[in-house]
Amino acid sequence: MMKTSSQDSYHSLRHSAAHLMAQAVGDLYPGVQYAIGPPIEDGFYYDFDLPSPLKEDDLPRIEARMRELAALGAPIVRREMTREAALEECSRAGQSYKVELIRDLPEGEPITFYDQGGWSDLCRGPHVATTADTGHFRLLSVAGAYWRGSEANKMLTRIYGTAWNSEQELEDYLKRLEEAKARDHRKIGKDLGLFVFAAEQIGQGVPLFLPRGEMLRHIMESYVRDTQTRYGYQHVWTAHVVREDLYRRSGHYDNYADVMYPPMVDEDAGVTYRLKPMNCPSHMTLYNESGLKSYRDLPLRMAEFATLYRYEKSGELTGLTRVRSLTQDDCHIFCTEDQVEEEFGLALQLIHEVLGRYGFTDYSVRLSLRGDEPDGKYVADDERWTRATAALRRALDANGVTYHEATGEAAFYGPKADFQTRDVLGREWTASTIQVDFIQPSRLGCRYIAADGSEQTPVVLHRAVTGSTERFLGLLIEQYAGAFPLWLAPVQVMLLPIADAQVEYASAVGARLRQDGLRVEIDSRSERVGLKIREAEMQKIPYMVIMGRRDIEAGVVSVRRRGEGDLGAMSVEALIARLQSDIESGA
RNA sequence: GCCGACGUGGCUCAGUGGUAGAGCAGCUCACUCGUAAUGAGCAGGUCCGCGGUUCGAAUCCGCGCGUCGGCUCCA
Repeated sequence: MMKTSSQDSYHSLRHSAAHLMAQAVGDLYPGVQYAIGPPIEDGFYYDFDLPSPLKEDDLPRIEARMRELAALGAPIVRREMTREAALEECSRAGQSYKVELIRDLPEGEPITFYDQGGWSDLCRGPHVATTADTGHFRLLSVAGAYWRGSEANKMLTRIYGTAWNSEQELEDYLKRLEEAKARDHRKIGKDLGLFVFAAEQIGQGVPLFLPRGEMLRHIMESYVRDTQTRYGYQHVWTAHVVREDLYRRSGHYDNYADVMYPPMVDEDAGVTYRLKPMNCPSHMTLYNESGLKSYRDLPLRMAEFATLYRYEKSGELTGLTRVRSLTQDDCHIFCTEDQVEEEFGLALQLIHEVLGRYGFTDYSVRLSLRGDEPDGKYVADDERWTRATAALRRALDANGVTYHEATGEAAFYGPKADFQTRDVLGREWTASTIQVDFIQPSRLGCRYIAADGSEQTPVVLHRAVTGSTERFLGLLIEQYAGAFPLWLAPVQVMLLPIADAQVEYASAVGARLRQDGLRVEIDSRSERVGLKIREAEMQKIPYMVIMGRRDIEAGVVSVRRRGEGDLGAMSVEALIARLQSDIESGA
């Protein structure tokens, strides 16, 4: 969830709605401890430490109490206090989370409370004038949330709600949520027969792709592959199992072990293997084992469409956007330190080209930096981290990229520039990424001979264009609501003979279209054409080609475009020209 | 993994203690049809699994598995 900015016109409204909810919860659950309750995009939440568990069934009761409190119209009054008095007040009330918050407020910052009808809360504000001004709200869900977002802390009870200026706005929002569900790639994937999950037979988070889903993967991967080849990339292939010792040397074992599938032990040979969670060590091994490199070999761009296996925690899995088997369009660019900027620029250009082709414009760039998390999350090597971070910043600035920074989001081996986009439910995901790594190449002994004859360690840029085929496909399905442009559509044309007598003619037309590489199917069932059209429309097939007795006599076909309707009759050659023009333009 | 919700035929869902239902899909038959559902008939379910309460459980309780919404984590 994204926080709203304070300029947001709904900020006070939603913040006050959160307070109103907290007051209601306090009335209904004596002994509750309050944590935090901010406004968020489209709504608000509040975290509570409750003496007894709360269920979703309790929400109507809380909402009813909120309405009673709102009806009282108590004024919401700001009250400034000294640190000591504030601590005293919260301690006396047994509000230990508030005490902790006050202790952490910077010296000199005013400490304010907001009072409403005998209830009060530590808060920076601002708020609406009275509890009657909290708008039109609805409580939505109960969730667990760790105090201060840390797994090490106690899990609190979070209640999410939404609040708007009018009943109409509220209804529109709830309707938007419903519509988003209809675009959900998990639903569309099922309806269009793209992929299935068989958690109990295959495993959680491991999708299986049906012919139409596989065709989409194939088209996506071919497209990126061809583009990469044009950009001077070379493609390699490395296997799915790797000796565990390689991951000890690369740093994965110490910094990434909890995301790796458990080890596979070959007792006889005394060797332990792991499923590959990342390609970097394999690619660096390939770099090392394919002959001593000269500075003249750099930059060396080693790309692979590789399926990786990551044992993500069960609760983190969602559809195709977060899976345990993912196919990265990965590349490792081995280069010298002063090639970083230019290589970064080239990767950026490639990413822009590809995202543009997919009509993907709604993304932001996040500079993901190391945080001050305790040991285990990042390889400890301050000097190399500093150099990598400086190099990445320079590259971003030199290429004129607008970005925002986020600490604690780096990879364990280096900082990243992540291209963030959102799914239909507003969740943020990383698609493209460019990462700067000064650490792994050194740990795995990668080297090249420089112009002066000295031995040097290359820098490695890790980058992915679409990120992973699975996640990107999930995002694409939602972006297009399953109605893919012609070049991507797994079935481009559905041929619809009106009666059995036209099946043969349809087969001939199909053969002609396939000659030009078009993906065609024939619906030769003895059904009415209305039914066939309906089903092809629901399957989001871009073109339907209808053939009846009159078409055969005239030597033409009748063409219908998905979502547009009848385009009239034309020759097969004219149809092909039209299809090719659509494919060309990306329509 | 944690908090909450949910789990009924291929799909969408109804059924809250008394012998399992609907629509769609499937199968059979008839119709050979001109731009978003032709009609009739038939068949199909260990009600997620295991245990418990009860004369009796899809329904109540416990445990497990899975899905969904969050948290944490992430391509």
